[in-house]
Amino acid sequence: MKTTSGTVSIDGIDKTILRALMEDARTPILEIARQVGISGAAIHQRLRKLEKSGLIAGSKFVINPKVLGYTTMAFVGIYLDKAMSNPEAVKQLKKIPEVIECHYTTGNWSILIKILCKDNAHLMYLLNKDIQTIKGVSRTETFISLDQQIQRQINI
Amino acid sequence: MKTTSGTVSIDGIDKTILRALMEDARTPILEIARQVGISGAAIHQRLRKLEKSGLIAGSKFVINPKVLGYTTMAFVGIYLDKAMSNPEAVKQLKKIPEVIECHYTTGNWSILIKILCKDNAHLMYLLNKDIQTIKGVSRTETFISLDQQIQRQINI
DNA sequence: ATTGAAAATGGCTAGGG
DNA sequence: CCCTAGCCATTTTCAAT
Repeated sequence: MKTTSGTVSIDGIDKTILRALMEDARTPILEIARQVGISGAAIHQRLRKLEKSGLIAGSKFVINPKVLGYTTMAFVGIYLDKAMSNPEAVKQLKKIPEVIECHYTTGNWSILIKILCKDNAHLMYLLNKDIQTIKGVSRTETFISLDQQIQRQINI
Repeated sequence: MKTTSGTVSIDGIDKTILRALMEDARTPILEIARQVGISGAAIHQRLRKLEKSGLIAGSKFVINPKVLGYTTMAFVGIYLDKAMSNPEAVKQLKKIPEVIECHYTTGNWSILIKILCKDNAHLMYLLNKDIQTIKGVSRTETFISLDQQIQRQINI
């Protein structure tokens, strides 16, 4: 059965390929081939098609930050002065490596960021010295993630 | 220069290896080897060491949800009744595939989730039919991400 | 789209410094 | 911790269907 979503249509074989590689980017093509019962060359062609379609954005090694001592994750809602442009604030936030996500959001804040730091002292330092000193930032609200209980990608 | 953070110490070569693979999990070992000027076997040994240390949590293909028609991302803060246990709520949230992150947070809410949906109608459906119907969920606050401006991993 | 097989490239291990 | 060398596995291409 083919499913058309957005602009790309993928069938069951494509889904099997994607699921395997979303789990482990280094799954051998030949292993997937055996699993779905077609040749490695066919899997390879399908992968090229999926890459060209833009569905596959890339592949990444996932690093465990805790092993490097980064044990504290937090979300920070940022209020911006009307005078402060969002792009200018984002430009400053990009300079802070601990900021791993930044969203332009509806609701109370102008910006919602996710930050990864070593401990609460580190978090406090980032808030006081790096974030609240950005021109246009009037106030912040911090939510510490005590535990991340779900982490996954879109369901294929 | 060696840097000790947490429990693992990695040097400049390790960093180069990690940076390459965090960018593209399928970067050939031999290419990295050429880049840093040591043999492929040495890179291979270092990779084994890094994997054993737990620093490398895995590798993943990254899917572009927009290509599948998933264009709306939102954060939802969830208030739980005192009677409702967090683990029970998380168990229910895991059943909703659109929920791609779930955090147990300090602050106003008990839980903060990130959800990925096709459009606002889909978002509304999830909120009304799937999330607010979970036993113990008293109220939610939704923040739509109009634009994700930063997405990266920890800086090595 | 899929195949099988060839050709190219890369991964892995052993032995040694 | 690094190297070379050899072997094995995987990726990639291609003509043919």
